[in-house]
Amino acid sequence: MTDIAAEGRRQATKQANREAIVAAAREVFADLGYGAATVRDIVRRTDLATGTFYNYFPDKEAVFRALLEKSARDVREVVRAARRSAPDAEAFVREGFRAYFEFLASDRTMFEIIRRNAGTIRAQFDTPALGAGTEELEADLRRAVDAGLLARHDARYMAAAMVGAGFELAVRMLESDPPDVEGAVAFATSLFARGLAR
Amino acid sequence: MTDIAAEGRRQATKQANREAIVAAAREVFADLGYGAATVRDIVRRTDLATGTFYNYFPDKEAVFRALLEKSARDVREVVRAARRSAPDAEAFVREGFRAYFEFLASDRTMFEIIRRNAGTIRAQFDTPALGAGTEELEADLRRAVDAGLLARHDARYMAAAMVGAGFELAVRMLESDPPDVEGAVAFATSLFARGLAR
DNA sequence: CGATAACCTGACGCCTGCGTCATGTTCAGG
DNA sequence: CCTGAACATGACGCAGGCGTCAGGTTATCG
Repeated sequence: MTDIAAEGRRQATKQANREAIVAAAREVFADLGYGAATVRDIVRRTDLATGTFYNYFPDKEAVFRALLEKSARDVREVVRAARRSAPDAEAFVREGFRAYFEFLASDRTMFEIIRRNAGTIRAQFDTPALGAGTEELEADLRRAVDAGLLARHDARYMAAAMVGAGFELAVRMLESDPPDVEGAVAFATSLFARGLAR
Repeated sequence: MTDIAAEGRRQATKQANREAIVAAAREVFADLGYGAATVRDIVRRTDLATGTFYNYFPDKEAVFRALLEKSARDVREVVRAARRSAPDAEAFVREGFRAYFEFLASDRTMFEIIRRNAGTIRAQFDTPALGAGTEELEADLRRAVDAGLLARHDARYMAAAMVGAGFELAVRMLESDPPDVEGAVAFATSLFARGLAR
């Protein structure tokens, strides 16, 4: 066989190794932060040899990128889907936040990576990972304003506030066990719909 | 003279050296991030020798701490002062944000340091620098709730949302030149007072 | 089963950072 | 002007990271 299902064992090992490296990298970036992490730190949490790492990725930046791109795609997708089916402005906010909060609650390590490395990601990885679709949010908000669902605020500021508040709320939310997703969603929705006023 | 004003030249050099080190460290932490920065990177932006660094600080962590503590004190002071003289809830929000935004606009390097290293600061420096008085804000909010000025929301979430949104708004604000302090203040005030609703 | 290519391994050479310390320089005080 | 203490200097030894590559191992295929 020279066909596609062949090379079974080989293929399987390759995938397992790649996954082991990525998994180890996730932990390392979450624990030490991207800047302080080394390829050796990653390899050490694996039972592979140093050289093997370089068969899969050229350097730590590449693993980090792979990690970010995967997760960025996931969040954007899930959040956009939630927003798309919202009938009104309040549902738009509520379901968007719910999807986002649930995503973060379901992958704590990724949450830690973002929390720990948000600054670095912004500074050297234009790949929208944290800002994951801040532009999409902005575009959606602009549309909502044009449709008369929201007041005429600067969409840039609206998106910034939602992203910033959302992440910081997630930090608090995840301090409780189990994570207080509903409480956080309710608060965010109320804040953006009506403010904090009495 | 063995008195205090004596030792003039010595004292002056010491202070100048210390300041040169701190200034270089600010740039380095802003440019490279704390994790990736090295003592050598700092020394290189100085015309001092390696050894001299160690006459002033035991390691990079110590300079970073010094930096953070100084700025943390400054922001907290200025923001609290602004809030303290607020007659009502809206002024509380408005003047607090104004003070915060003006502080960040006046020290771009510090802003970059925070932006770049927020995750690291949280992870290894309990010294409240970024979260600079999130607790103070929380306490102030709780008081406002008890006084009937704000709706009965979780003060923890309110503080988180203000800090998170505030920082992210500052990022956008500083993208315009000159920084759009008034626009950002107006937006933040409106958001927290009345929400985004039409 | 044997040949071959794919892949893993870890030691290697190079480089850079770390914190120290012997030596040289400079200023305060007499 | 001289002395001594305070301080600056940069070379040093050690540690560890980087990416590579010669050699060993293993799955695939004829």
